[in-house]
Amino acid sequence: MSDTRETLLKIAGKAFSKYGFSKTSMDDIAKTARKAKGSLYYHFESKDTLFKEVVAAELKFLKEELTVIFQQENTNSCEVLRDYMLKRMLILKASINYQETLRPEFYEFYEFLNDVKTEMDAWEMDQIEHLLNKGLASGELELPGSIRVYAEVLVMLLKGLETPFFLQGEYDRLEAHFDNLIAVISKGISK
Amino acid sequence: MSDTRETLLKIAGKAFSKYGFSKTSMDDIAKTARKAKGSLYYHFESKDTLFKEVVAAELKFLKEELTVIFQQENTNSCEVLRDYMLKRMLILKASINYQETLRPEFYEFYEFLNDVKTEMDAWEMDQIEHLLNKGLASGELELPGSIRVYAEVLVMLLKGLETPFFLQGEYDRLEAHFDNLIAVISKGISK
DNA sequence: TATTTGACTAATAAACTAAAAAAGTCAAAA
DNA sequence: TTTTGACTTTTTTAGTTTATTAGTCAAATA
Repeated sequence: MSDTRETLLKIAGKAFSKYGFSKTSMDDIAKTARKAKGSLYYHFESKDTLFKEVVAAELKFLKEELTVIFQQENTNSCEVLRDYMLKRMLILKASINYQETLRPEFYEFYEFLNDVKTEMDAWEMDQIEHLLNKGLASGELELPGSIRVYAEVLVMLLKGLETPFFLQGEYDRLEAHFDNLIAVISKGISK
Repeated sequence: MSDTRETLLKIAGKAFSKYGFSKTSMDDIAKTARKAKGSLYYHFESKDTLFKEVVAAELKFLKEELTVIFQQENTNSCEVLRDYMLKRMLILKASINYQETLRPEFYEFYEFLNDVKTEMDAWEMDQIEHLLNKGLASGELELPGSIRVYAEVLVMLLKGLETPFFLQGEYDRLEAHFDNLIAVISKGISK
């Protein structure tokens, strides 16, 4: 990936997170990057795909950070799960453009984001499924029924908290209690 | 409460749920009720408050149904919690006007709904808090930290699922996993 | 060849206007 | 006490113009 493209992506990300998707014009981005607008279109197909890539980059960063967590060895599954949940919330807290996609107006108008989100969900579920299986194998966990479904449920739970945490600004108030919530879930899946 | 008022409320509720708030005119409602528009204004202050009362009625019904659940005696807390969560989602699935208030345009323009919602939230949290305390007292449950916060988080979680369930039409797909979510939570809070 | 440019067109949004529809009022009537 | 419908006021809608923005492309540059 070219350096310019990388730069444009960063500048676009900053602009979008500052002014929001619709209030950010391609001209704004080009001007900030000291490039002509045509260059933007040389590197990116459209404003939509540019935004999509910005969000994808935020999720890629999230993925990288979470990968580190999931790769912890000699750590029991519940601790990994705890670290995962905390890290996930912490990073999404800073992922302003991802947060904008949580707004209901994005459901209606920008379904082009669905595949990015769907892929992330699938990845998370895979990771969690693997983690749960490890926990089962080591005898640490006990889960009746489909492991996949538990992975799905956990992702569903975290996504369910995204709106109140990020859009309704309850993050700071509830952060302190998040540990307790995680404790409940840990216990819920433990032997 | 007068009979007419009651009738108007019902007719308004049907009209709003069929055409949505903005596409339903007071004339429509009056005509369906075979009354003059002035009568509507005799019974209701404004279109806004009429809609508010319609939503309030849906939430009142929800409250009544949930009260039955919470009043179950000789039933352990986890079962009550399970019944509560399922019933809540089932009733809201049919509460079309409440669902409309989840749309973003309602956040911006009709904050007059906040007190109705806030009151419902507080009521739910009180009920859950009470339920959890009962479970603690009977030795059935075990929860470190603030009980109130658990109640808050549960309500928050359920509210967080409202958008995907109702606005994104994921209800049918996610319904199947809802039981598992409840199972994890139940076990997580049990002794 | 890969990238950049900026004038260009096409599409969208914003700013107005007039007309229509809807909200809300009220004196008289039931 | 409740209802009525003509009435006034406010808000939407539809149509038009203007301005902004998205997106294109032939030519220039490195």
